[in-house]
Amino acid sequence: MKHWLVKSEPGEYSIQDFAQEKRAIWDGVRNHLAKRHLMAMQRGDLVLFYHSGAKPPGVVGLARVSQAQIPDPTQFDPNSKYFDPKATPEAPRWITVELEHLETFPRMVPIAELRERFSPQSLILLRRGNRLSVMPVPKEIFGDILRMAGSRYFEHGD
DNA sequence: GCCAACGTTGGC
DNA sequence: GCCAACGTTGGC
Repeated sequence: MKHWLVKSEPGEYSIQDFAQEKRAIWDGVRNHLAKRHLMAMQRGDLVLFYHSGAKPPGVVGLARVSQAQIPDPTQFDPNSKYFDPKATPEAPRWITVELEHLETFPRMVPIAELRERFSPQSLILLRRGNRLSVMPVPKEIFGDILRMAGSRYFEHGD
């Protein structure tokens, strides 16, 4: 099982929105490296939910991949800002996943705390100028963040 | 408001 | 195909 982090601006789609909907197709990602990460996700993988552009920005919740390898439906929708005229249902260009909400953390972990504890080398999120919206997180760091967030999914002995 | 980083666009 | 200009992301 792999571990991941996805970013969302709370004004666009917040952890509260996600908690209400329970499941969300992670659509609208149009960056090729992020797409590679989405394509590598497998059902059951755990995903940190990060609020970007928030005050302060930070990790706010936990999700699980409920369906892998889904064609992003917005690529076929002419009314969507993510419409891709080159994409067809037979040959989709953008693949994503469905995420299931597991938890809104008892305490959010602000990026400043992540910077205190982890290095930019080990956590892509912290790298200068980082704009990637979907990224892998090392298993040990993932566990540390769950503990810092007071997550009920934190497993002692991880 | 500033700056870093990166993607896209368009002139040549 | 090159590269400057511009737009966007996102932290501070």
